Amino acid sequence: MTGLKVGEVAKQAGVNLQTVHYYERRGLLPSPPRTGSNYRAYPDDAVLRVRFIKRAQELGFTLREIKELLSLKAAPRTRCADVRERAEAKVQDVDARVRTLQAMRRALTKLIGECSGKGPVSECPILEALESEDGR
Amino acid sequence: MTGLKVGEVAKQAGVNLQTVHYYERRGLLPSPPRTGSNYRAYPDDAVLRVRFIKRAQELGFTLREIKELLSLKAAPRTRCADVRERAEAKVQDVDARVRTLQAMRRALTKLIGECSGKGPVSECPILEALESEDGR
DNA sequence: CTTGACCCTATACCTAGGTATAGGATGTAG
DNA sequence: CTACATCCTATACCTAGGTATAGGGTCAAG
Repeated sequence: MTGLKVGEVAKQAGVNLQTVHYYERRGLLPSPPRTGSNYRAYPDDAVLRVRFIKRAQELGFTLREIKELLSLKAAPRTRCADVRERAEAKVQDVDARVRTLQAMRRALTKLIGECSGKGPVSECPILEALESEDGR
Repeated sequence: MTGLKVGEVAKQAGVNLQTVHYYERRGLLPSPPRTGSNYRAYPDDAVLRVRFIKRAQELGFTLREIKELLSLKAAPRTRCADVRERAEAKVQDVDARVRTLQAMRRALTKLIGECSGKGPVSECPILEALESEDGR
């Protein structure tokens, strides 16, 4: 029985051991064959698969979305454009999150600009705005 | 026994009833006095307090941070500058999150640019990059 | 005096992505 | 043969911010 043990996969992919099991439970990593003593015997490319997952996460994909990407990858009928579509949707997604954060930033800096920093908190324009201002 | 009932506070503040209780458990809302039948009797400004929490959340503050803001608000020794400091820290925080998202965006658009959209998924440069590329 | 709308507490559940622990089996080095 | 490292499963726990449910008590209208 050759194949990597779970600890080896985890170490080589740079993740926690339980994370490997977790990905298996979530269906992102196929259940590998077992040795006679019920140890998981992973093929070498399991390490690549875990790294794929981690890199896709760095690009903002959720595990659910990564699972879909992996399905696309495995399906012979998938066109490259199908994958590109997911990436484009994720860009839109990221843009929306950036816009939300920038709206927060604008509101914060506006409040900061109204605050001289002098005086007691009872006259703080930031807190006053939070108390009374219209949220939108 | 005058005072608002929890449902009235929730409705006027535009939140779920359980959320009001949750804020009380989390220490963001002081426990109000009770009526003879053990109903919470909130002062009118409880509504303002819940709205304060919701607005601060819209600015990116966590409940933990909002609790601190409320403590600052209540402490007579607090200077307005103390509050401004929190707001400035939050701007830094938001900026860091934006930078993370923009790095994702750059990486995504780079991959999209490498993909012609033609051909089968087996030759997809996006998936290839996720499989083999160095995460940073 | 019953019905429905509220209130109470305690507990469980949800998303998202893990991490930790308990209790047991197996494999390996000395 | 004994340690010790690893493996197995199952379950609980974590952050963050809630939401839902169960099993009661209370209050006002008709």
